[in-house]
Amino acid sequence: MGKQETEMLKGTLEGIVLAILSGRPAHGYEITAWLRERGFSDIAEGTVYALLIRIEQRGLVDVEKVPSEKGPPRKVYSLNGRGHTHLEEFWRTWTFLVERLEQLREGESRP
Amino acid sequence: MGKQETEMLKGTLEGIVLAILSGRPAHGYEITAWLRERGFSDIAEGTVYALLIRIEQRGLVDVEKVPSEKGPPRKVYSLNGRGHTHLEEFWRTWTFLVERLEQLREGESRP
DNA sequence: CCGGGCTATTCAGTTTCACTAGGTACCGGT
DNA sequence: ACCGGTACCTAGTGAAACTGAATAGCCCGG
Repeated sequence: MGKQETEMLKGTLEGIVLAILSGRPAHGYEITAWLRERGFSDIAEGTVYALLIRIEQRGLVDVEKVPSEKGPPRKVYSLNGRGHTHLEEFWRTWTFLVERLEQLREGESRP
Repeated sequence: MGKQETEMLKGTLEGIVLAILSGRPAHGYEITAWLRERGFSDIAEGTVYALLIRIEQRGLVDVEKVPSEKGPPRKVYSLNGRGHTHLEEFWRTWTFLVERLEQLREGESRP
């Protein structure tokens, strides 16, 4: 992945994962696979797990350990109330950024 | 500023500054003021100067020292060829991100 | 005439986040 | 018995932005 994209993901990846979890609960491996399918082709697995631990510690998600039929037990994450609030805040910030950038892209360079 | 915005700016702020400079040359203080006017209300001055030094070292901008009528001499930055290429690359990466996020925002909660 | 206020730049130290590059563990099929 | 797929975790690295200063030139008011 380009270094540029890597840097641009900072702060955004968290929002992306929260958005995924707002749709339905999911476990780490599943989220990683989902991201890969949608074009975030080489986000490292370690990155996703680290992020999940972070948002768990901040109390944005609830966790349930579910035995898996293949492999070790899954940690299934689901967005809780605080998480939803945080996600809304994320979208507001994101929208703000997109609007500013859109303005810049179009008309700028006023004297 | 929200911590969220701070993190989201990583990688983006550089593109923003390059986009500003693609319109016209500018010096650090001017860029900071411009950002503040446009709603990036409390980006630290130090951040902008550090960024300018970074893109100068990467050879994305040319620098000219211009005596100021008030205060110390200004370092006026202008985008060069490499800078323009880098900016185009930035817009491509940005567009990719925006499209992915837009999909996420709409198509929530697919089974 | 000198101190405060504006212009303008620089720097040291900290934090956050994603990446690299592994390792652990459990299961089924060959 | 081993390999490949599922599933999770960790230690160390690097990039970028922040905090909170310091430095420095110029002009104006008291």
